[in-house]
Amino acid sequence: MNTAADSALSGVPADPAVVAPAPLTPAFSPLYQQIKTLILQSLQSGEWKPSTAIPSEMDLAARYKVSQGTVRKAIDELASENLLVRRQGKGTYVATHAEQHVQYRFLRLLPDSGDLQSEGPAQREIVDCKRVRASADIAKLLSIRQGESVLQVRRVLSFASRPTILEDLWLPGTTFKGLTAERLRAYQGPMYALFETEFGVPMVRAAEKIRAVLPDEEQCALLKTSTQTPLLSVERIAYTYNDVAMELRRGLYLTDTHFYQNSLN
Amino acid sequence: MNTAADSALSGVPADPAVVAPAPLTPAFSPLYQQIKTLILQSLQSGEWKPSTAIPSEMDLAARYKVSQGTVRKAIDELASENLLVRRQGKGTYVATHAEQHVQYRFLRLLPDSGDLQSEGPAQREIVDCKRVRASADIAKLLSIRQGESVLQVRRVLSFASRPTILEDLWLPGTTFKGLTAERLRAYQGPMYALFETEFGVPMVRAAEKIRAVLPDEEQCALLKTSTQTPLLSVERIAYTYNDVAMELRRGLYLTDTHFYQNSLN
DNA sequence: CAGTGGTCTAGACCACACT
DNA sequence: GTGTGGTCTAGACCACTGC
Repeated sequence: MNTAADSALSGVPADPAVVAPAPLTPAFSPLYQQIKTLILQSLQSGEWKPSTAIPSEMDLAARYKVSQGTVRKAIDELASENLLVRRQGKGTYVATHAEQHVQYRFLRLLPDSGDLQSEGPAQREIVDCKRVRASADIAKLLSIRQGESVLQVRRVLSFASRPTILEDLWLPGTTFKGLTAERLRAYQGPMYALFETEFGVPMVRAAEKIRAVLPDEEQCALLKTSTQTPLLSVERIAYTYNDVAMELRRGLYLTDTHFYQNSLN
Repeated sequence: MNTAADSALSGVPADPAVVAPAPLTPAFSPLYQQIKTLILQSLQSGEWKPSTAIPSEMDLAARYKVSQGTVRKAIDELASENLLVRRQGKGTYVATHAEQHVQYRFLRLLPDSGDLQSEGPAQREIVDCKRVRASADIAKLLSIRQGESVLQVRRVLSFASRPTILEDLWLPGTTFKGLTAERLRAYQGPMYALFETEFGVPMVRAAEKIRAVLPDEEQCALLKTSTQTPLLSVERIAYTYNDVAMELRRGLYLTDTHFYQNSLN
């Protein structure tokens, strides 16, 4: 699978396209990386869906004609990236946002008490949901073309009846065709679980940019706060498999009774 | 190393200390975990110091009487926790805050340009450095007793001559005996590198709580900003080996030209 | 060239879950 | 019991570094 070959000794000149961009990285890729890519393709193609089990390590080893240890290392990496979940004695499962004990996998906001349970489940209110054309900045962040159709959602999350988060979301219109405010309201559970089960788009990774801001009048009204209360501005881009951006989310977090938690290592 | 034993069938009652705290987790610990603990002890004891190489995998395997694979798995975990750094062909090194390409390992603030180099190195100004008695809240966060001596440091970081970060630090007085403003000013390089080389305290992990706040008059003066400019409030607790808290840091970040970056997965 | 970490294999056995 | 992932071993070979 990794023949270097291509000696320039043969009479016929080698293909320029191959010779020209002298491989600074000699394109060596270990077997388990190649297996990892194959597994990723099966995930992406939908052969194995979220919350279902993938074949056993032995089966995969037979399928790919490698040893169990090599499959194991590939799965280890995918598990450490939270794409797969290993369960001893049962099997290896495709990660999911549904049926997950932690309700909001990408939400780092915690109550001051530190106890997530104490405040109970969040109340969610869909304020708005409409189709618009992507502005230049939003198109750029979603890696689509300006003017393409995007779904724009605005919602408010409340904890213990206290409005705490105001979020605006932008989703590629074609992928999320048929998503309406009604469906969002009807669905119980995390929004990312809905994306996954209804639209086949599992969010796998996200990147956030955080700033401190003061809200405008409209934002104040929705969060029932004042223009003098500083808020966390959290811009998130969420990605599916292969680092394809699938959601842009701009949130405002009230941090008088909650805080954003992060761990560094 | 993991005999379960202790049947209650024998005539003599078993040692109460062993029986009493009925092991809910049967205290099974894989070999590589035990090796990991041994390696950690050598790191903690200073047998292997930051930026030096630890013995080769083969040597460690011989020392602990296990196979190379088992040592490898232990090292793999320590490397993934950033306690060790593997360098192919050279050896495995103890992680360090000095000689590191990224200057500030725990600082997540980036310029809007995204290019760290563009703004050049930060200018650092030590505003204050004095010994005080730990207040109740600071003592609690540092896991020491109220009233114990702590070193309190205040400094300002500027990027491109623009004050951007105001930080207050608290350090356990006994561990950091002899640390003065002069030494802080004299030292070139990250503060955590100084802690590591001069006081033998390598910071290994940190946890942050982030909020949005408005600064008071004094803070405004130091950051040359207004009381109407919202700031990120970042409370960080930094830990050495074995999750021992060694520093409390409260920072105020200006986010008009910079943002706090976080990635979720 | 020798020494180090990195990959790959094959086989044995253990811990866990389900039936 | 059977099947799954988890651990451990031993040995071979590859890729990288520096002498």
